[in-house]
This record gives sequence, C-alpha cells and structure tokens, in this order.
Amino acid sequence: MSDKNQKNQYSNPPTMHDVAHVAGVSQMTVSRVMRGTGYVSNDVLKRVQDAARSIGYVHNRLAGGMSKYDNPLIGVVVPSLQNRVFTEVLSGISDTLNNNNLRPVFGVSEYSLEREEEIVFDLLSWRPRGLILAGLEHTDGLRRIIEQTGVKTAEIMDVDGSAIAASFGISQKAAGEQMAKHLLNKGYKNFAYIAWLDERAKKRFDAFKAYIENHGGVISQTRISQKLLSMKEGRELTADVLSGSDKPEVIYYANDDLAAGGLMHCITEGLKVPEDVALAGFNGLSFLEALPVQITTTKTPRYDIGVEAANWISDKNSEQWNNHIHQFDIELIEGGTT
Amino acid sequence: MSDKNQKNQYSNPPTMHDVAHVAGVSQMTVSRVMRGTGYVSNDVLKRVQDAARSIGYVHNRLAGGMSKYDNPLIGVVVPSLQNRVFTEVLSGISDTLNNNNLRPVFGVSEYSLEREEEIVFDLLSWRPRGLILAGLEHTDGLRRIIEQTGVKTAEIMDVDGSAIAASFGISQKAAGEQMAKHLLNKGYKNFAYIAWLDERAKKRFDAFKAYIENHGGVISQTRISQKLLSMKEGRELTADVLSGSDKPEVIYYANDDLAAGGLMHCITEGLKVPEDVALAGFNGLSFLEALPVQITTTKTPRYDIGVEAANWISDKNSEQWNNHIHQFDIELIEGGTT
DNA sequence: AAAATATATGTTTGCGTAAACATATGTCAA
DNA sequence: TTGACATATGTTTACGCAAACATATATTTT
Repeated sequence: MSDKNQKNQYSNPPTMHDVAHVAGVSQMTVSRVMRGTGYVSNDVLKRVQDAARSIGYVHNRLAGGMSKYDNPLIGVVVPSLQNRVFTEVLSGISDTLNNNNLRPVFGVSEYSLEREEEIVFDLLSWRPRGLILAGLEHTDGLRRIIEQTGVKTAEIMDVDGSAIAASFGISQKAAGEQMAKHLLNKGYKNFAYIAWLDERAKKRFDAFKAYIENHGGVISQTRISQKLLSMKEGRELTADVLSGSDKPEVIYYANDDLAAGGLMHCITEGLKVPEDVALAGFNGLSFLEALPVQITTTKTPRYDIGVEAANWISDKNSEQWNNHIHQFDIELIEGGTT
Repeated sequence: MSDKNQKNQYSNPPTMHDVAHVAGVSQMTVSRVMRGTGYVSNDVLKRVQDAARSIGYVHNRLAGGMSKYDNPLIGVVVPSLQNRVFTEVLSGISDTLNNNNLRPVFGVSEYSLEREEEIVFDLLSWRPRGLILAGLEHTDGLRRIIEQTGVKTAEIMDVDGSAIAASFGISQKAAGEQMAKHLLNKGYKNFAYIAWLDERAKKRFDAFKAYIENHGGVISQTRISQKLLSMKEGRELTADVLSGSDKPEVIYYANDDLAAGGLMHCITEGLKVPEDVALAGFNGLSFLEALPVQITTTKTPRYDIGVEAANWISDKNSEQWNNHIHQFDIELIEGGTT
C-alpha cells in the first residue's frame, strides 16, 4: 500500500471523501446529499447523513464555491452600528437574507467613503453574490470596482441621486420639504436646526431650508455636532440654542434622539412645549411613543427598506438595470410638540 | 494553437494568471503581491498593482482559502439587532476585527437556541477561524459541533456558567446581588420586578430575589413581558404595577429602556421619584444621562466586552483552554431615582 | 416487449490560489 | 575568492468540491 493513497483514511478536518468512505458511496453522492440536489435514494440519504454526523463533517463551501460563481454571501456595509436607523435596516436585511438562505458579511464604514471603498474591495474577495451599501455617495474607485466586477449592488436609505443599479429608500428632499411646509402652516417663522452632518441629513436640511426661506421663514440658528447623534447631545445643543437672545420658535432636529434630548431639556427646565418652543424630529423611532409628549416627526420605513433591498438582491431574476428606484412613502406624524 | 490553452487570454472574471500575463511575471509573484508576503522588488510590485487595477482584478479568497486552513472570517451570532446592548458589543467586535484584518459573518438567532445552532452550522461551512456567540446556554448539538470541528469559540455577555472555551462578560449574579444590596441599604422593603425573559436577565433576577428575600425584603409583583424590551413597554408595565393596591416602593427593571419608560410614566402622571416610587435599571446606556433624572443603574462595559472577545479570537497565540473566564467589572451608578 | 423516461449512482476533470520546493542573482564577511 | 546568506522570482502540485458526462437500474408508455 503506497503512502500516497493513505490520506483517504480520515484526514484531519474530514472531507466528503471521508464521509463517502464511511457511508460506502462516492464523494459525488455525498455532495448531492449535502446540497439536497439531484437524485438520492432514501437509504443512501440516511447513510450519508449518519456518516457525516458521526465523523463531524461540515460542508465546506470555500471549495465548491470556487468552481462555480454562485455563492450565498452578501456584502453589507453600513456607516455605523450605533445608530438605530441602521440597525433596524440591518434587521430587515438580516431577516430577509436568512429567509433566502443567504448570509451577510459585514463592514462598518464609520461614515467614511474611503473606508467604505476599502471594505467593499475586501468583501469582494469573497465573491459575494450581491452588495448592499448605504447612500448614493461613493468614491469613484468604488464605482469603478463595482462596474468592473459587475457585482449586483443595492443602495439603501436615499433615492435623491443616481444609483449604481438600484436604490431603496426615501426622498430626503421630500421629507425636508414636507416638514417645512407643516411647520410653516403652524405659523412658525423663526427656526433653528440641530444636526449631525451626514449626507442624508444634509439633503433633508437643504430642502427644508430652501422651502422655509422661500416662504417667509428664517433659520436663525444651526448647530452641527461633530459627535454622534445622541439624546445627550440633543439636550446640550438645545440648551445652547435657547440660551441666546434670538430664541427660535421651533427647533428641527436631524433625528429623534436629538429631538428627545431637546424635550428632556424642556421638561427639566420647565419650558412649555410647544408654547415656549416647538420641536420636530426625524425617523419616527418607536421609543418616541413612550415619552410624556409625542414628538412631531417623520416616520420612515427602515425595516421595510432593508427587507426590499435584501429581496431584490436575493432574487436571481431581478433585473440589474440602472437607476432602478424603489421610493418608500414617509409619513409626517404630528405629535404634541408642534 | 490549441483551443485548450486559450483561456489565459483574459478569462472573464480575471484571475491571477491574467494579471501575471499583463505584468509579465508569474502567477505566484502576483499572489505574493496580493498578500504582501515574501520578497517582491519595488519594480515588480508596482507593475503587478497597475496590472491588477487595469483589468479590475479582485483577490479571490475562496480559491486560496481552500487549500490551507486559515481564513479571515469570524462567525458572529447575536440574539437580536434591536437591542442596543448587542449592537454595542457588535461595534466593539466589528472595530476590533477590522483592526486585525478579520471579517465578521453575521447571524441573528432571535433568542432561539435552535436557530443559533442552525446558523452556526451554516457559518461553519465557511471555515471561519473563530466564532463569537452570546451567552453560555446552547443546544447539545451546537456544543458537539463546536467540539468536533475544534473551532475557536468565544462566548460573550455572561460568565456565570461553564464556557466551551472562553467567556467574556459580567457576572449577572453579582450584578443582581449588588443592586439588591444597594436598594435594601436605602431602606426599601417592597419590590417589584419588570423584565423580559432572557437568560441573563433571569440569572440576574434570581440572585436579586434571593438576596432580597434573605434580608427581609419582599418582591410583591413581577411582570414578564413577552414582547421586546422597549421604553413603551416599560411605561405600560409600570402603569400596571402601580395601579394595584399593594404599591411597591421600588421597581427593578431588567434594562434601562424599561426603566426609562417607567420614569416617563412617573413624569407624565406627576409621581415623585423616588419618593412615590423608586426606579432602578440595568446596563448604563448613555441616553440615561439625557433624562431629567439620572436613573440608578448598573453600568456594564459592553463595547469593551466586544473588543476583548474579538481580540482573543484574533490572537493566534491565545490558548484555547477550557473555561477561560474574562470577567469584567460592573459599576452601580446611583442616580436620582433611588 | 420494445422504447422512452425517470431514478440513482459513479468517474473525470477543472476551478484559482498558495504551499513547498526550486533556482537565480546580489551582498557581505571571513 | 569562497562561502554564507539575503533577496527575488519561477515551477509544480494539492486543496475539496461540483459540473459535466457517463452508466445502470427501475418504471412507465406505447
């Protein structure tokens, strides 16, 4: 017996050959069983499954994945895991990919487009079937790589711009305008804006501001935080905005956490909302319902955006045409703060 | 020229051979450049990089990953993405893995141990270098698979129990006892408990209850929600607990969201905290600092737990001995609610 | 009963990379 | 000037699986 042929006897991480040997069938039959494709008799099916279990065999997708070009990984890159908006989208993505037997491989870009490019390049080395990115703004390098590799790419959150292939999100511009209109109708003229500078908040604010200023309003103060958008930050910035002499009648926040922080400031200081100052947020996060006063906000379908994007990526038949826009509806929720 | 040998001329997803051909070197040299290992002259380095870029080559790890057994994927399974505790741990994990050039592949178990087993089995088919799971409770099947495959596994959040290999977390028992002691010292005797039934909250509560009852206190009411732990839920359950005749002096919540909801109920109803009712939470989430009253809570180092677990997984030299416990310190933060 | 088809298994081969093993050439100390 | 060693590149091969292509045996149809 030559030394060369000895390796079939239970090599160390067990292979299909080992399973095949134990079950008394060929490696190909084991492959059929593992993937559940092709014809396999019940008898053999069971023998192979038992054999696999007995020697602790786990299917190795790296190996087979190489020959074909169809692998169940989906690259997903989000700016942050600290922002509930993204974790909710991620939930939708994760749930949906699971239903389609796909697996997300993750990256967090920390709101940096360069970092995003690096991560995507790295993710592509796993030959993912698809890619889900946040926003429509990317480096030229990233766009080029996606084009060259032809990987199916969904862009989420935002539809105001030109997508690589398909975008799933809301119109930030429409959201900004809608809120501007609402607040103007309420009779407010003097506005403040508190935000953290991310691309989507910026688009929203630009539309908000344009509408306000075109209709007789004025934005007398803006605060752009460099830190993360948190309730604490909102509370502090609100205190700051209200400490000056030119007090705004209403404060528009880039998200609900900031707005809730503002509300906490008002409650603590005994300020009446909306009489002394009105507040409006963005996102419609569910925790708002628990606050003493429901904050006026724009409700966005974050989970659904994740679901739809993941479904589109999962669907082998979905067309990869350019700039395929899935725009989701938003809803202005009028609470007691305006 | 035979048809067979024609494929070196730019096959459709480009390979290292294509790059090599363009750069005028061997495939092996391209491999060295892509991985940054071995000797490569500056001249060749640049030529290869340019060639790769020009034809849009992306390193294919599926191929090489097959032959060896060292691949930069780490399987990560958490119960939920909707709970900030897990997203913060995930942040720590994600940041740290990035620093070590590793990539997380994700799964969400929805708090189901069976689901967890399925996901892990699936993740293992990618031959990850390591695995990070939440909690110490797993199915027997999962334990067996992990043992058979020998995959390096870190368990996070909890250290009260027997780990497969290494656990990173806090002592839930100690946390429960510590809070019990604090509240008893404050003079409270009549307690209520509001929770969602997850394994770790249960351990905490068991220790809390035992201590209370051994020291003259009584837990007069408990509410176990079937839904997710949210502020809204906390507000409603608090209203419920306080609606009866036997009003507790203090309510212990399984997490800060529930406790904050309770505080919102009190603010809305004009109840004085802690005179009418005292409140205590768990986790020490940062948003508490923004509330009108700082809630008494136990601060847990969630991000750090993620960092340490990911570092241990990343470190090729870390020992895989059994039940290697990394217990993190907790800190009781006394706010104005007790 | 022959032909057609469905079912069940096996054999050969190639996927793209990296380990292992050459082979060069240059550089420096003895 | 001869080794010894560092530097730089190439050649061969194995990795574990699944596609493509055989066979072979049942079952159904004509």
